This record gives sequence, C-alpha cells and structure tokens, in this order.
Amino acid sequence: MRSDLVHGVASAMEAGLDQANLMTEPLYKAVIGTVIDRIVSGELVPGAMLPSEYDLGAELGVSQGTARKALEELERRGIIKRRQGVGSFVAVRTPENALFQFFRLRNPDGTQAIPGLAEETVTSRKATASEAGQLSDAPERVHEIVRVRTIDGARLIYEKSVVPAVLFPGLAERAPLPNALYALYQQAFRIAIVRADESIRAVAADQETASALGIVETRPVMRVERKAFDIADRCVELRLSFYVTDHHAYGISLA
Amino acid sequence: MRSDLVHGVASAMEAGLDQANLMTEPLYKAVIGTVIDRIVSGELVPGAMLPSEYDLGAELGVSQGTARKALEELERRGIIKRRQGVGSFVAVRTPENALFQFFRLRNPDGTQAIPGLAEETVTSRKATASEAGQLSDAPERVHEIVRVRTIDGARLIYEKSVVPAVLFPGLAERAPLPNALYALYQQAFRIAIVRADESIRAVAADQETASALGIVETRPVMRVERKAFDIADRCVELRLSFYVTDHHAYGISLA
DNA sequence: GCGCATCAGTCTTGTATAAGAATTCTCCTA
DNA sequence: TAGGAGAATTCTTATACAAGACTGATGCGC
Repeated sequence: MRSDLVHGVASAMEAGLDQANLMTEPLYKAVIGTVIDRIVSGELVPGAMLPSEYDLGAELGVSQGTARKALEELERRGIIKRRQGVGSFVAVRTPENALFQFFRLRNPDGTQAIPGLAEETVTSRKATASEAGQLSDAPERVHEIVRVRTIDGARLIYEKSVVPAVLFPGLAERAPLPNALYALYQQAFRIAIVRADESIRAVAADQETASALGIVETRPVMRVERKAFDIADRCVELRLSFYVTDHHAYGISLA
Repeated sequence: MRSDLVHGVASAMEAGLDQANLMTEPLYKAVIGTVIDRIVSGELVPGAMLPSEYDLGAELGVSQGTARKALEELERRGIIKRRQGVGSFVAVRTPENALFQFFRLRNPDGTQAIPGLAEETVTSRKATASEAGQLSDAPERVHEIVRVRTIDGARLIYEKSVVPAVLFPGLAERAPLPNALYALYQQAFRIAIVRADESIRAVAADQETASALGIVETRPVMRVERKAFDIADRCVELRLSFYVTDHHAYGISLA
C-alpha cells in the first residue's frame, strides 16, 4: 500500500503542492492537501460534490477510512460540508452564512444585526508598504473598497477593505458591489475566506469616520482591524472598520 | 457488541449521566459523556492520567478504536491533552495558559500583554434577577470580585466578576485572589472554564470606571460582557470588563 | 565501586484499513 | 399518488500495525 500511497502523494504534487512531504507525511494529510489543491485550482468549484469516501480513496490509492479521516478534518475546517446518505460538497459561502460567520454585530436582544449599504467607492491604487507587507505575495497594486453601512437605516459602520489587484481582476468595474463581499470573492474570484484575525480597540471617532457616519468627532467607536485568510492560508484582505456600538454589540466566542 | 455497549452506557449513567441516550446514541458519545462525568465528579482531577485507549475501551465494553474516537474529540474540545507514547491527561488550567486562552489584550507588536493586579475587593451578596437568570441553576447568592488590573504598571482594566456562591464556597475568605482566576476556579473549586461568550462595545467611560482607572469620564473604553461556561456547559461566571485600549488591542480569531 | 551511555522491553498514542449499520434519495410499481 | 425496493452515501465500530516515550537493566570505562 505504501507504493500506492506515494503515487497518491505524487498526484497531489502535480496539482500544485510540492513541499512538506519529505519525511513520510501521513496519508490522510496528503489527501487533505490534494482536495484543497483541487478546490484552489478550480477543479472543484463551490457547491460541487466531492468523490465519495470510497472513490476518493481508490483514486488516491488509500482506503475508505483514510479518505474519510481527511474529509472529516476538511469539514471541521469549514472547507466542505457533509451529509449522511447524500455526499460531501465544497462549502458555499452564501450572503447569509458569510454574514453569520464574519459579521459579528448583534442587536440588543442578541439576534444577528442585518446591515444595509449606504455608500460605496471602489478605487485602484498602489499598495502602501504596510499593505504589501501584510498581504500575501506583496502585491504592487490593490483595490480599496470604502463603504458606509447601515443597520435599521442608521449609518453605523464605516469600513475600508483592501485586496490585491492581481487576485481580484476587474473588481473596480463591478461596482456597486453586493452587500456580502466574501460571497462575491468566492463566486467571482474563486477565493474562499475561511479565517480572519481581528484586532479590536475603542477609540474616539476621527474626523474622517465622524463625517462619514454623521457623528461628532469625540464619540467612542469600535475600531476593528481584520486580516482575512483564504483556504490556502494566504492573507488576501485587510479591512479597517469602525462601528458605532451605542445600541449594538460585537459578539464573539472564545473556546 | 451492542449489549455490551448498553452495559457501558449503564455505567455511564451510574456515574451521573442519565439523559440523552434514549435512541441508540453512538457508543463514542456515551464514552465522551462518561469521561466528562468522571471529571465533573472529581474522580478524574486536572492533570490526572486517563486510562489508556485500550483500558478505557475494555472498561466500557467498546473497542480501542471507539475509545480513541471519544478521546480525540475530548482533546479537540480542550478537555484533555494527549501525548503519543505517554498517555492522555485531564487538561490543567495553569495561570499561563489561562491567560493565553481567555485574556486577549495584545501589545502594539502583537505579543501577549501581561496584566498585574492593583486593587481587589471580594464581596458576597444576593444575586440580582438578571444575574440569577443568566447563571446556571439561578443561584440566590453570589460572590462579586471587583478588580483593577495593570499593564506595565498602568491602570488599564476595571472588571467585575460574579460567580454563584454555592459553587464557590469560601471564595470571599480567600482574598487576595491570584491573578488568574480561572486557574483558581479549577484548582480550588474543581470548575474548569472551557468556553466564553463575549459581547463587546466601545463606550465612554462612566464615572465609576473613570475613577477606578484614573481617567477622564469621556474617554473611550472597551466594554466587554462575558459569560463563562464550564466543562458541563453551565454558565458559572458573569464578567463585565472595561479596557483602556489606547496602546493595546483586543485580539481575536474568527474561524 | 561509580558514572554514564546504550539498548531492549513495554506502554502509550498515531495511522491505516475494513466491514457492517444508518441515512437519504431515486425510481419503480401498484 | 402512495409506498416500497434499491442504490449510493456517510457513519459507526473494530482490528492490526507503526511510531514515540519512558523505564530499567546491562555493560563498559574510569
């Protein structure tokens, strides 16, 4: 079986993965890498059905149980969804679940707040040194999306998103963009956001934010810096957001 | 094997678990419940070694593989730690890892901020209706821990923690309390915090917070409401914290 | 005799595999 | 149109072997 395994790993390499297997990497990890490669390459599009555990195992020269272990971990990471009796599918980021996963603002009663879109400007420009350093592959040019978002009609959110131009060709021409950017990223550019690191502070609104939201400059607002990572763990978006949290709260869970 | 399984579940019931198994619950979930029961009951204390996969399986009438599946999930939940060639151990909440897991304040360079303790008062009183409704088992009396914490000598954090008196007998007499409360909870009261839900807002400091931290009343501070849950998923602590985030940020990860 | 390295043994978890059960959907039939 | 057989899928359980880690005995040099 080991020879077949090596063959399976070899196909994974052909699909784009060629590091990290020097010392007999476990088979199931090689399978994980193969599946991720196929998603990244577009061979498996969001919503597509994966081969069954048995077929995937046969194809890569491993047993059904090993393929299963790989699929279980992919589901834990949120990359695929599985349904008994039906099959395994590449996770689809819909406007609904994208909001539920990454938009954390809650109403006073704890329910999810539903944001609207009041203003939007999309521009292309050179990346700053800081942006190039934080984004993967140090892009030279970026798209900047500046938005004012509303909740129940009130202008409460001001946010700037920066993405590499090379990964999002023609983004600026697509304006106006839909409310849920991450669903657009996946559907139009095949980039699935699966993880985000955030840095949160309470600050007094600066002049730019205050005028955008129509508030006084000294008002406390929540300042959130986000780095968003795709399925291949590349940092593909920087986002700086300001929230007015007088009647809403940012809900998170620590585990 | 199914009859033996039922027997295993029966022993789990004797250990304290007697709901949620009406319709042929999977064996490995019954094993998970049994292990959790033993930890909650104090039969397995933090740091104690669990039976090996083989022994645990034999004891409960399931195979090593099934016991293994249960132990894997317990490790994912952070309830136990496993080391190849050594064994499985009930997770120990040390002051260090408790801070790393639940104290999210970061220095400007992204490293973990180390808090100190400047002031502390511990009192016992009747629970408010709101507190009784949020805490598990609607306790009549609570302990309240009010603290001012420092970072690099600066008074930057003001926090009030409320815990049920019945679960923490004699807590008030233990003052002064150690810096890491959750380590104390586990070591002195056998209550392991494994999860917390937080609600974050940016507000202007109120009079109480401002005087405690020595800042002006209008200064923006981060207001964090936390509900902390133990291994049995009971809400055992309410905490209201105020952070001065001029030079520090609250770091979280969304996945 | 004392100290230290080495090595075998044993206990543990990690990996791989396989067989049968449970779930879901489709399609045919009455 | 309702119901049931069948096929496809994931889910559960079980077993065998590999790999890592600690223990203690053994032997050698000093």
